Amino acid sequence: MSRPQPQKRATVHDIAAAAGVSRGTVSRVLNGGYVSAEARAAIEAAITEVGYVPNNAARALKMRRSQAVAFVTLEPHSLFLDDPNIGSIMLGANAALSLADHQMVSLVVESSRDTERVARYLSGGFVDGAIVVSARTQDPIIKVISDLSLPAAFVGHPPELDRTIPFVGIDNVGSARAITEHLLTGGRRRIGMIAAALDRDSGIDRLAGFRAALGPLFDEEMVADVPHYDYGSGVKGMRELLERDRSVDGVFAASDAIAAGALEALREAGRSVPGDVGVVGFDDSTWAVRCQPQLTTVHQPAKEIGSCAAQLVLRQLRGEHPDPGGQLLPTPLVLRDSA
Amino acid sequence: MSRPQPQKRATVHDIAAAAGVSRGTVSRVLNGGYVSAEARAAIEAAITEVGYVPNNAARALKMRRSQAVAFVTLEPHSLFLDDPNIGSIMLGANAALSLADHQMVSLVVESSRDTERVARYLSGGFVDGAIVVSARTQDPIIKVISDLSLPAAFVGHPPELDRTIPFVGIDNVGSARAITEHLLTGGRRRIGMIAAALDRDSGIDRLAGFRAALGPLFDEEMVADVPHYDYGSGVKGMRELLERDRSVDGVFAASDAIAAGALEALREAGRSVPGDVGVVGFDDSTWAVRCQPQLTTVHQPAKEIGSCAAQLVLRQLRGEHPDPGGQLLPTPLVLRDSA
DNA sequence: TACGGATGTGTGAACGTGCACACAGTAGGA
DNA sequence: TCCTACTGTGTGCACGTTCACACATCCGTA
Repeated sequence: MSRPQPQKRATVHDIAAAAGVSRGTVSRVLNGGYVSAEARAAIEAAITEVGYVPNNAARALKMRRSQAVAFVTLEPHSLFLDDPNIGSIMLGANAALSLADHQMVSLVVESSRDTERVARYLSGGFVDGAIVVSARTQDPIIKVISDLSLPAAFVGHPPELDRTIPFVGIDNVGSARAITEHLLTGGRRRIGMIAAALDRDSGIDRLAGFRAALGPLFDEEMVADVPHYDYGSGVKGMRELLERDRSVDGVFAASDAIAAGALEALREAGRSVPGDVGVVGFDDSTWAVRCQPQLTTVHQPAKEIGSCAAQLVLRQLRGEHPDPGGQLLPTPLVLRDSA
Repeated sequence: MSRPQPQKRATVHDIAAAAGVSRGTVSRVLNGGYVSAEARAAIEAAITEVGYVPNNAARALKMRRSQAVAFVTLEPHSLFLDDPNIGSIMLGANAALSLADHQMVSLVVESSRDTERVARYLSGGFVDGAIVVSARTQDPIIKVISDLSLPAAFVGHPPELDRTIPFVGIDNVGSARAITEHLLTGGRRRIGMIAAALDRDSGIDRLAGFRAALGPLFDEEMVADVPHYDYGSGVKGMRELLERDRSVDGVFAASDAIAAGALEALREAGRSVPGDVGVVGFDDSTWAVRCQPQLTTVHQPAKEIGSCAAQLVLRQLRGEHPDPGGQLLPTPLVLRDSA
């Protein structure tokens, strides 16, 4: 079976022939240079006439530049379907890249088959750089990027193995600490946490911040450990906390979805919020405002995270070396009704 | 300021030199052909030694094939942040393309600036085809794809202007009719609808199905028209229905999120579900199972939609001409507790 | 011996682009 | 008059790959 030939498209040669000039002159019209007014007019007419569109593949080959940056999502299953922020991060990155006239291409790595193919894609000259979003810190693709020394930026914690790649994220420890302190200043004394995803840095750090805020008041018993950042986990986690200590008067949920689940469990148990129990969440996602009462939570600047990561890549493409330390964006507390 | 040269990477020439053979032989090892065992061994050793990665841009230029397919999301703002299915559709498409060893690259069109850049990208040889997901049926990018005669497939309704491009979707009219009939067989007689997004085909069709199911029972007054498929719209829409007729005993919500909002409004009004009022949704998203009671709804086979769209593109890449009529995937009713 | 097929290898051209270079004409100043 | 600077144009090459073709060797058979 012979593959169908994609239809022949006009090239600079065709334009040159149509306008009665040479390829070089056409190139100068497209890319700037000395061209006479007549030649320019003839060429521009020819371009629209033959419907010319430049061939990116050829340009990328010659220029070693594709004007494209990959947005690589590792473990999309958990990220795309659970994480309320991933969409906003993408849009933020796209907006920033768009302003710099770069194309964002989003790649998804789900299987080992994907890993290999994406690695090939990244190394093949189709993209000039990469933004990597990963749920966990270790992934084979990260080594590939590191080996290729492809200009890159991480969203979230960078992998231990390559500290030379810059990253952008939020201060999970500090934010968790701040929101827990809000519960304390509200007079809560028996405070529990529904901690999720303790196999990820975000989960670990939020727990660490909680512990730091409570200091001597911290009680291991008052931490319910659930696997995911989702609603169901919140219901289960809150029931567990109530079972362990019915005098609980404050709860820090590791995400808004969890907080929403906690509200449901508290309603079941006949507790009022914020009267009997103060509840705070994390993310400032759409969950926060659709709950009854609306959630006091930590705002994640998702759009800014995306655009910041894009800037980190663009800066490297301009030849600058960003300090590898990474960048933590501010996470303002959003005070609503739940605590 | 001079642009930094991306570091020089090994090419087939380097491998040939290292292995003491010619470029042609290297190419044959990579792409198949008669090669002696010694030559093959030497070349494979050389490949790993110099860390060769093939240059996709050069390959795409020569082969006129990039082995990549674009996943274009028009109006990502509403889709990414509102639509619970878009992530699953993407993953479904990615899985199908992955099996055919094609790379899915997701592009996002948000501004007019994006439109132009993505059009260039699509026409530049970086992708062999495109899957287009659009909230609305009209968009400038569609004309571009049509003009380029790029192998493509639409998710949802195809634009009127080009019926030659195949599409995949669900039968919104039939599904809405079926779920409304479920309310009728449950004995409900005063049935309202919270209709959303009446500027899109999906919204229009769901309303049409509702009307068809009710027949003479249909009452214009019992349709609350809300702008979006979201929770807040559901709350508002349900309040409106209750105000118009307190005897309402059944509600078809145009999405699960809306249904969730409706449940909240009914709780406010002291109505029990499904006792006083039966509520059904649409999508079978995560909303459906996190509601109290869990929603009876229409299952959208999002993953299958994605993989089906991918197949439509892949088939064209193989030179087949899929019937342009389009494909509607089955949408089973999921019976839970809300009606 | 001569021939044809199967197996193995090297060479040249082409994909479409951008850039370095060569070249030509004009104008102005030493 | 010659040299330089500026504007404008054409040609050749390179980017890294694949493929068609030419050539070379070996074996079995007419």
